[in-house]
Amino acid sequence: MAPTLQEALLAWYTQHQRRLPWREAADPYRVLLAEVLLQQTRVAQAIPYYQRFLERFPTLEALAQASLEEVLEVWQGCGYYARARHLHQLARQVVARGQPLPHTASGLQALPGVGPYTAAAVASIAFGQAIAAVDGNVRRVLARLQAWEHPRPKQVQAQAQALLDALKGQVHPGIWNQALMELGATVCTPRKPNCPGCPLVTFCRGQGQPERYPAARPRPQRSLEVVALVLQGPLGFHLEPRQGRWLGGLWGVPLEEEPGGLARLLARFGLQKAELLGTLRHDLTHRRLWVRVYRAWGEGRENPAERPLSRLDRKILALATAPAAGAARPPWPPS
DNA sequence: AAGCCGGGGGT
DNA sequence: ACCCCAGGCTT
Repeated sequence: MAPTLQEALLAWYTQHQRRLPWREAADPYRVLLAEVLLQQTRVAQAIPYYQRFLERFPTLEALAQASLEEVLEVWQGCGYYARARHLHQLARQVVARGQPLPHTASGLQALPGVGPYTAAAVASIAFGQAIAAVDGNVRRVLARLQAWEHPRPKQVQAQAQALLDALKGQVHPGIWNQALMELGATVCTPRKPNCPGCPLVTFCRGQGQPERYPAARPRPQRSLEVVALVLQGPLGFHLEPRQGRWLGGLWGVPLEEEPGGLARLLARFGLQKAELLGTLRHDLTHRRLWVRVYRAWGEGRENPAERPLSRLDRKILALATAPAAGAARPPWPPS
């Protein structure tokens, strides 16, 4: 008898699943950490952060006792720092309550930083709840299976849940969810998917032109000019904690938008002039930053190695630390 | 529903 | 240069 779609995928997953650190243990805290780290982040990038994070904060209790700055110290460079802030809040909430992590998706989703995907992933993988976890991979796999150019979120969620329900408890829901995601990550990739190597090829209505499903969404990218001031003294640099959503909680050098950015920075610190160290480009989500980096001598007592900094600030400080590093005249202007 | 949030790697 | 990644929060 021909295998069902579910049988075909599970057989494939048994053979081809990657060995990933968070698949070694069933500790709910570790599953949660992995899922948060994997939000908008590739597996390969998340792995070293996962290891370092667990070394430093082995349990939810250890995380709750840490300061936010300690948490960001480990998270720096990984991006989307709200994830770290929320995970820290989550740990403090749950520990303060004196309860273990909620065992259901709805309970989990009430926690900070846990949305529909993460809640379903943790509930299914760590607690065995039969709920479909729909991420970008699953969305793409199902869009191709059904030849949906514009899959609607409810449509995808319902389809994913139907596939899981058809298993009728014969398979651990977490295994099924991971199998679907694994297929999307390694075979049913966004571009140049490996259709001949796909266990679901006989079930797929989109294999003829897989890259048509789902249709890509146009993404505008805005260009922004800013000025950074590296204020350097004999004892160190002037760094300040950033507020708000943008790199919030991390430290950085004073930054101002053009036009008039340099004048505002000079006025703020009572300076007459500053030396142009160079320019650099930095890309954020949907934004391209063109940064003019100036240096002036004055008060500064911070050691950048002891503060959590974003990549942007590390690049800026590198211009002051490594003179003539070749980045003195990078591409400009914003075109 | 749309806008916002980092950084990186594959193509 | 472009795409998008085991998304979630705010408006």
